Formats: sequence, structure tokens, C-alpha cells
Amino acid sequence: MLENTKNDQEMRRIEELELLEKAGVQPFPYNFDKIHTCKFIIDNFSDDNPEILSEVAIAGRISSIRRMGKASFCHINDETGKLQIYIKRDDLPDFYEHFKMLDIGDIIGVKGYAFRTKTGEVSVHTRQMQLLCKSLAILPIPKEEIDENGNKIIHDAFEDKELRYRRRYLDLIVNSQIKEVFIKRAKIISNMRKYFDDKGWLEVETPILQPLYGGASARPFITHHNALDVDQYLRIALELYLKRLIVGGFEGVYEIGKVFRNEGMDKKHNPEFSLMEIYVAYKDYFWMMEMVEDLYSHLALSVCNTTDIEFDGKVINLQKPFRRAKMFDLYKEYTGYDLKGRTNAELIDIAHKLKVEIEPGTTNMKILDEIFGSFVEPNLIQPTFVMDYPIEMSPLAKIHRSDEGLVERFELFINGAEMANAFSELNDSRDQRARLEEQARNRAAGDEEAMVVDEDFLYALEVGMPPTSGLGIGIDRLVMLLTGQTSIRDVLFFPQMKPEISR
RNA sequence: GAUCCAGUAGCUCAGGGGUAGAGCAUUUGACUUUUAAUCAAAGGGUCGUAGGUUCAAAUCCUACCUGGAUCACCA
Repeated sequence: MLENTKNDQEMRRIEELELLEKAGVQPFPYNFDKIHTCKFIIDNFSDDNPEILSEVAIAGRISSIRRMGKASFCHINDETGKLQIYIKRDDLPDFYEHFKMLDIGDIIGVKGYAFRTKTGEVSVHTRQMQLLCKSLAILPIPKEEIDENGNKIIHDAFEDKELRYRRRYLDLIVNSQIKEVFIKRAKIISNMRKYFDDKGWLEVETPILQPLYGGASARPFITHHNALDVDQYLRIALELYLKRLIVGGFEGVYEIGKVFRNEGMDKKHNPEFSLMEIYVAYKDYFWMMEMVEDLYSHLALSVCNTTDIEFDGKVINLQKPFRRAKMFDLYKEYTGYDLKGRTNAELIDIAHKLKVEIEPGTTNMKILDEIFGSFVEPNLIQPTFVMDYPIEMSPLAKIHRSDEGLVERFELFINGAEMANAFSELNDSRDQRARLEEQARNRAAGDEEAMVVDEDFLYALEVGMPPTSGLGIGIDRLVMLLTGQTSIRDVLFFPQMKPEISR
């Protein structure tokens, strides 16, 4: 398929293209004066006043053809939907011969007048037709039927997931309903941006290629800069550079962009994904919780027109305020054990009692994480702020003002999945240095995801960062929630795929 | 990374040791309001790749590739 092996249908299209050219048809013209959309014509056609659409100019891709000798019907699709075209030989004696050589997939421009057919479908009667692009590949367009209840039945839909992801352009043409997901995605992002802009916070761009990576626990992608002859990393988070900008005097900055983590892929993870991070000076994580619940309610209303979101057979209520619960209270609630301040031996014992498999030598953090994932997370269906994490889990968060051993951090869980992560940001450079050095020791001990020490970031903190609250939101997971998609691949135009072997 | 399932015509699928099938799509012919258009005829395949077993493999075996699901890892 990648090679130049054409099947009979493709060969025939090339022949037709050449025949059309010989007949003087330009198969790839430069422009077309497209005035109307398919949807506009359907929405605005009036049986009482058909003359208001007596001069229309539309264009789109042919999605079906019904030829009846000296007259034909076809449907074309543009960005807004599909519309039926009627073409009669007597109207266009010359072009009708060319029309016979057009195929499903070709893009045409049509000028004519709107009318309603005998069977009731608003259509355009062709006065003039122009080929705008000859398609040489065969589209897997399915047949569609409208049953007596007006429901659309699609026959033999193109649903091979591998091909749909690898050739998303085909998927978009043929399964056009998926466009709704991506349109919503764009709306979510633009509404989020507007929400922040309206508050006066500044959208910024920070480096994607970085000499050091940081801001999250993850393995990076490594690349090489030839001119400088140095290895560089693709960013795994936005945090450290955005904090530098708060140090620099901006009081509210945010960035929406791709980050890259060199890890496995599954329904919830893609190696590159979109992250939003925002930092607001003089605020703490309590303030941030209010901002987050307001943002989520606002986005649900503006994108879905409701705060009751149907997802995976459940109804998620994004009406603010969200539940707030301290992490160790949740442990108590869902396991019956108080896990705070436990020794390693005690935690291992409890893990065994809970039938959580723990390998010998597992750290407290791993055990806590494990129990949280098995016993707490699956219960956090409705939006829940999980507050106050152990300090070891959060090297960039500020120590809790009253609870020893904890930091002021919350994560927002919805439908058992982490949706957002926020702190009162650590701005004591001495503490930050100590925590990064602890990370470095973990790293030396074999933890490949531990953070590296970024001296320049530490210097920035020494210069001084005001009290600040920061937040990260995984855009893809938010889009999944608001569009009802259960796989991250269905909210990405081009999800990561293994390369096809070229033969 | 582990396990299971899948890969056959452009699409959706059947077939499961003995000549490769269907519907749609395509081609030819008929048809000037059809809409899963209809009617008649025709063409189209290295059965994911590579080995093996066998007189004979799409079919059985092994390995590999790609995808999906579940689990593990992972914010």
C-alpha cells in the first residue's frame, strides 16, 4: 500500500484523470468561489420562497453517486455536512460526459439553485459544475440509510482502528461524526484560554528543548543539538520555567503545550500529550481549589451546556463546589486503616492484610501509592480534591502549614482518574535544594524517574519567588471527560503508533 | 513487559487440510427526481511476514510484525 502497487480501481482513476485532461478538464484548478455551505442551504431553504437560494455556489467531496442514464444524483460533503446535488445531461451537455468519469472522493464545485426533490430532500440543481480535485485513492466510504424513524444506519462502517489512527484524514472524511470530538477539544482549550485571559493572566511560551528536564517524575526523550554538540531533553513538564517567570515579576502566567514522557502507551497515556500549567502569585492551594472547581464548572457549561456529564455509563456532576478530602482520611475511609506516620514494617503488614502485593524493600511511598491506587482511586468517581500528600511524593510543593510530614498539595480525581495537580509552591530555596538533593540520591540509587538538580532553578528561588500557587491540568483527559471518550487516542488527531514496516 | 484475541478483495466480514467466497465498492450495458437507487453482466486476492509439517496449508505448528483488550509499569 505504501509502495506503488495500484489495484484495478486505482489504475482506472489514473486513466480517468488522463482522459479528463485530454478532454480539456483541469483536474487540479487553483480556486473556486465557494459562497455557501451545505448546512446553510439546508437550514435556509424555504418551500415558500425557493428563490432566496436561486444562486448558490457550494463545493465539497463527493460521497455517493446515483446515476440514472441522462441524469444523476450525488451527495457532496463540506465541513458543515452533506448536501444532495442533481445534475441533468440536458442542462450541461458537455460536462455531463465528464461527470461520468467522476468518482466518490473527487472534490467538485457546483453552482445552481436549491430545490426540494420529490422525496423531500433539499438539493441543489446544477447549472454549472467544476472538478476541483481528482481523487486517485479509494475511500472506504460506507453506505448510509435513514430508517423509518429517521435514524441513520451506517452499513459496513470503516472501523479498523489501526487504519483510522494511521490515516486520520480518511477517518475524518468517512466517519465525519468524530469531528465533533475535535471541535469540542478546540472549544475546551479556547474557553480555558479565555477564562485565564479574562483574569489578566499572561499566556507564555517556554522552551521545549531543555538542557535539563524537571517538574515531574518521568523519563525524558533525549535529542542532540548538533551546533552546540550537546544532548538536550524534550520537556516533561512546564513547571520550572513558569516559576522562573514568577520570580521575574509576572504575577500570573500560564502555558498550554505539549510535553513528552518516555513511557508506555495505553488508553490513558500517549508519549506526547497536552498540559496546561498556571502559576498565580500570592495565592495558596486553597485559593487554587476554588479556581479549579470554577473553571471545570465553567468549561462544562460552555462546552456541554450542562454540568452533568455522562461518561462511561456514569453521570459526573461538575457543579461546584467539589468534595474536599485529606489523603489520609481517604485511606481511613476506604481501607479502615490509619496509615499516617507508619513505619515501613507496619505499612507492609497492612498491605498484606489488604492483599496488596508488595515486594520486599518497597519504599513507604510506593506502598502508599499502591494502596491508594487499589482502594481509594476507584471510589473517586465524582470530582474530589485529594489534599495533603506526604512530603516525599511531592518535591516541589511547600510543607504543610500545620500538618507535619505533609505538603500543601491537591490532586483532582474524577471517575477514578487524576485530572489536575496543584500545590502551594515551595519557595524556600534551602528546602527546595534539600529536596532535589534527596531526589538526586534516589536517582543514584536507581530511580530513573527521580528529578535532577537544576542549579539555575535553585538560583531563581534564591533570588526569591513570592508565595505562589501552581496548577497542572492534563488537557487530553479533560477532553476525554467532556467528550465521553474512553481512549486518549480518540481525542488526539494523530496518536503515537509504531511505525509500519516498509517492505 | 505479560496474557488473550485479531489480521482473507478498496470497506465490512464468512470460510478452518483438497480449484479463494458474499454484500457494498469498481467496470460494461439499460434507466432524465434517485437516495443502502434498481436491473443485467464482468473484473478484482502472494489469505499480515518468514519458516516448518504434509502428496496438498488461508486452514495445523513455530517465530516475528501490526492492532485491540486486560494486567503490570507510569502522573
